[in-house]
Amino acid sequence: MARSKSVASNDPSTGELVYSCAVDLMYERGFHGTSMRDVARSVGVQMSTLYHYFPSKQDLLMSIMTTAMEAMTDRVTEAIAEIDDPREQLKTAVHAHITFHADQLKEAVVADTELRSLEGDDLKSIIALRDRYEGIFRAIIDSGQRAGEFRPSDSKLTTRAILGAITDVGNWYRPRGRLALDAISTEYLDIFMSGINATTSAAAPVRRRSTTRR
Amino acid sequence: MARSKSVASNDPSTGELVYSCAVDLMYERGFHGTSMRDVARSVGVQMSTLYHYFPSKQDLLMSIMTTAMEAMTDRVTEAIAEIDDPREQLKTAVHAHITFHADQLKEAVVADTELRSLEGDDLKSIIALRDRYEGIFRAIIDSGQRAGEFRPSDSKLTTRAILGAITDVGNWYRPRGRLALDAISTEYLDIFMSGINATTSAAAPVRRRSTTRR
DNA sequence: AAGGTACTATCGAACGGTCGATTGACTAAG
DNA sequence: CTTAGTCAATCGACCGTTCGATAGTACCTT
Repeated sequence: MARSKSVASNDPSTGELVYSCAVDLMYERGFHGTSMRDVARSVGVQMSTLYHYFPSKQDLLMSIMTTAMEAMTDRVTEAIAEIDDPREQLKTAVHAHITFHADQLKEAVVADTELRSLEGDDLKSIIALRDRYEGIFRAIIDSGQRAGEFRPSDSKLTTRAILGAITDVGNWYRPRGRLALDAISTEYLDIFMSGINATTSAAAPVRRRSTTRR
Repeated sequence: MARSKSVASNDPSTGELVYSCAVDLMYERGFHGTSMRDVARSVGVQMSTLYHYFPSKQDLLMSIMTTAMEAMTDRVTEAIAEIDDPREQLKTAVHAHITFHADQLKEAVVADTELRSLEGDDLKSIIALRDRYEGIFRAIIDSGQRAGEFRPSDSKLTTRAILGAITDVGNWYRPRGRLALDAISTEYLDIFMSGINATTSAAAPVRRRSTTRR
């Protein structure tokens, strides 16, 4: 009999299973609605095994939120790294945010919604990660306004409006849904860039739609 | 001594106190993070008194969410009742939604975030209220597109983008904050209507900012 | 090669505490 | 004499966490 430890296979370790089962449950029922017994049952181990990998339930949540926030930050940072034009940066960042919320849906939603379940230094730590993340978007808006590509506005408020809308995608997006991911981010970006107003006449402001439609 | 039942005063009844204390606590810690003992302690009564007014914790949450959803629906419905132009309707509806989230912040946030704490028929009932509410906004978008005032788009997605952004206001708005309520809804509406793009030349598309400052 | 030692991963049982909910009795008003 | 409102005490279930035991494995010493 071969060793049960995976040689070339991708069998997740028990620790990874604990993590992913916790993500599943907390996505569905929230942190306080999920008990350690639920997680243990879901993984198929005894409760005490969980504490071999995570010192406490709080720490399990911290691990999930930190991982998700850092992965999200990395994804967006790398996506815009080689881009100079603020309009293209915003387009790319919005797309990266939405696709992250699509293919890491549960982690992302837990990270977005469980801030209030944290206390003390853990809370401060995640707030710092969130502020850093929002800062990426705000910097894009600011540089776009300085360059004259975006109209002047309260950049903090504008950032929140955009982030509020695209984060909400995690509340309704389902993998097998009606809309393709690209269609979603394109539509959102059209709204942010040009609004929903019909052009008053032939004098169209920058309309991106015709070039992105299939 | 006059009757202790308020004659001309506004003393809230115990039942109303239970309701509002529960709203406060669930806003801060969420439904599963709030115990009936917490609520009782906050009101200043024994736990059994709560059950004189609400048959169960679930029912207490249902009462809060139903009341909030219906109040929000009424507020928006009445606000746009006398308006025909879709652009003005959307402007008014967005303003009503945001002001509701400002002055009924806690109820609104509980109603927005505790769907997953409901089960069975209660869940279905609140989902129906939510769908009806979204339907109001979607109808505005649809009629605006038919009238040619809004550009064609996936109206369901457009509705979600707008509602996602303005509902998020409940996540950061604080009564004594930096921004006045009108400034917030005006800025949001500018983004939805015209986007953040700078106008390519002097030919400004519909900018509402300067004219809406009555 | 044999035996010893330490470490990792898991189990089953238990701890004290809190949970949502109920009971029965007491009080004051109508 | 009934009814609405409140209390103190209690129910069984579940909570997060800990403990001690038991395998299996890896490495070290002889």
